[in-house]
Amino acid sequence: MSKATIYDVARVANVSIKTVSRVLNGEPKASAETRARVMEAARSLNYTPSLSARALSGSRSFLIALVSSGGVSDNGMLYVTELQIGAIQACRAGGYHLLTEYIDLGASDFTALTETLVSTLRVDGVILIPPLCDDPQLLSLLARRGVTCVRISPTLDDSAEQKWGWGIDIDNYQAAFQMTRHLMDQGHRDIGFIQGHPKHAAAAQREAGYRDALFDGGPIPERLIQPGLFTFNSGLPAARALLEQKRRPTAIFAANDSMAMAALSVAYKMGIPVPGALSVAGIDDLPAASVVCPPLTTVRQPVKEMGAAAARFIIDRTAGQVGSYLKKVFDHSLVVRESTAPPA
Amino acid sequence: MSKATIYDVARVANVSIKTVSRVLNGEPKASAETRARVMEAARSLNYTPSLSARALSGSRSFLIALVSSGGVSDNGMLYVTELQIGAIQACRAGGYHLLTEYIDLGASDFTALTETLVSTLRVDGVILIPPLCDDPQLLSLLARRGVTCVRISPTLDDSAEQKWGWGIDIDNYQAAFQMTRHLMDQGHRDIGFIQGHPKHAAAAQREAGYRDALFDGGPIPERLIQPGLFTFNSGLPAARALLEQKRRPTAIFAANDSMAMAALSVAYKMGIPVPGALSVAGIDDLPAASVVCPPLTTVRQPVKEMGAAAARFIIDRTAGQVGSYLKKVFDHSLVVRESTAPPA
DNA sequence: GGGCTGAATGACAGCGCTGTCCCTGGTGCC
DNA sequence: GGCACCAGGGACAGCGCTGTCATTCAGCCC
Repeated sequence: MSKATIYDVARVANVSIKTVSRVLNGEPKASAETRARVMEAARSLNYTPSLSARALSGSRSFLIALVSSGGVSDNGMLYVTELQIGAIQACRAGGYHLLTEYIDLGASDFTALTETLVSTLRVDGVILIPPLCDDPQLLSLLARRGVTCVRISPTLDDSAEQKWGWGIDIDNYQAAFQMTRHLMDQGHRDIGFIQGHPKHAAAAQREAGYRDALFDGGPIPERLIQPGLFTFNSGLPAARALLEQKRRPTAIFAANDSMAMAALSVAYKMGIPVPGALSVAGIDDLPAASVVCPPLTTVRQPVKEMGAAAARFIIDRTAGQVGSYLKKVFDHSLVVRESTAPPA
Repeated sequence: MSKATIYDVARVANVSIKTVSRVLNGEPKASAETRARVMEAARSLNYTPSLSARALSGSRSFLIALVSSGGVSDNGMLYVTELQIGAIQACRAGGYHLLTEYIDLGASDFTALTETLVSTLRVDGVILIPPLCDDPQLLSLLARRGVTCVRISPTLDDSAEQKWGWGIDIDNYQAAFQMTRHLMDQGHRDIGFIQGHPKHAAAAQREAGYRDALFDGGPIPERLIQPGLFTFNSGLPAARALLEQKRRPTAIFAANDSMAMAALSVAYKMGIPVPGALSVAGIDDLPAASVVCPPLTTVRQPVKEMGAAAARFIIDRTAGQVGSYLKKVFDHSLVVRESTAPPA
């Protein structure tokens, strides 16, 4: 009981270890009868194959690494935990396991990271989240070593000469478009926008959605658009710039929740009631979004599902089924809470 | 370059693979000169040992598992990410890696989890967070299999006949005591308290700290104490019960931040200005705590350090240095923000 | 009936390390 | 000089699996 090996199973089932291996790996050559006998033996012995041994002798390691680079306090990366849970569940279903690696962006030694991932761990794939998923240096190192990468919410596009790997995202343009329309449906026309980080593709896409919904290609009052960096702190001055205008907007749409919360905070300090005199909306549906006052209207991404899909990509690919898509786009959904209402 | 093995290093350094192994593992028998030669060879080849091979032949797996059981949305487990980062950093320093496993509390099959951890992964240790770290069934399964466990913020105490493993915590009593005193120093006397989950030791300790600070063993106006479960939702009715009293408290101290935020939310809805007419304080310093309006006064735990300590416990123990302590208590710190102020 | 095909299974050689045991040559000591 | 002793280093056998190739035995065709 303490440590059943494949030998034990083989003995009990009265077959060779190779046959046990075949049955357990679902390989074709095994009669139904043998299969049943082996399964039963494995079950009765409470047998679980050793990952190390499998990895050492086979070509798969059954390991997927999730590489993150920032603490909870950093730029809206609050969803890693959810992403992780989705990935773990997908891993479990496929007999895989999730490793979490962390890299400090400051003193980042991508070569060492890559070497660890490839040589030491021999992972079957890597899940990358922003901003790591857009670092050309890391990406090309991994690509050179033949590592399967899945990028969450990627910015860099694949080009003819360079494929960065699979991408997983939502339709940021549509999300922003719909949120803007939601505000317009409530009667808002003066809708301020706080931009996201200029280096992140999602930022540009969200801004485009906002612009198209509101101005439909027409002339743009630039006073309505303020720069931000996706962080709470960057949202503060942006919101202030918006709210201190003589004719201030009746709504603020921030490119993500962190900055929307900053807007809420500024409004609170300035004594502007939300949603009475100002509506505020964001994107992401952070855990905190439902807890602030008033609860924030936002766009939810199916983060858990995205994490699961990322892991599944890698598992399927390693198992030989090469997916054809280069990017998978998930559905988002508008979450209307109390921070938006028709203008007074 | 693609895959340097120990044989390559041995060839380049002109020694046997065993000597390479010795040098790389810091074993004693190796002259300084040989050591240098091997190191240089390893460096020049960009060599990293294979984890699987090491695990298969040796007694360590260099793997630590962090087992979690709830999503971000659940009971204040928002700090897993920080904990994880600390653990990962400690792992890296020791050549270890962090695996994250997830178990659904509903359909929990602890036997399968244990088998995976022990047989498949052969992890060197497990880090358990609430509520898993207090499940006697899981703990005894792991103990029976000889797994080193470190429990974060544990409730169950070790007894003579049963040792559950190491514990890591802060001094919850002191934290609550100090926070209560902070409120009293500001002039509050009518301080309401929202209790934590009755099954969690920290809840009782925090309440004791509050009671001793405020009443010093004297008679207790029970109307000031309302039940809660550490969740945002459970804090809502508790805060309401406190604030609807004819003579309502001038301050609310919740046993954690999630419930403190619920109090903030209720006060907001009832039109009670914070901190003007009501002070609110919590414990945990969740990421959201600094983002709500007004920013929450709370107690910070050194979560990252706690995670690092947990990993280090396991690494040291596996390396042979058995620590003597059964519980390590970390320092906390009062974080005074804007939600507390002297009563009007 | 002989040879052929193919499904079912086994033998065997590693994968890249670590643990154990053994060999070597220099040192100190009586 | 002889001997014990020890630091420094090598040989070798696995660890528990998977890949490759060989073997066996039915069934089948001409």
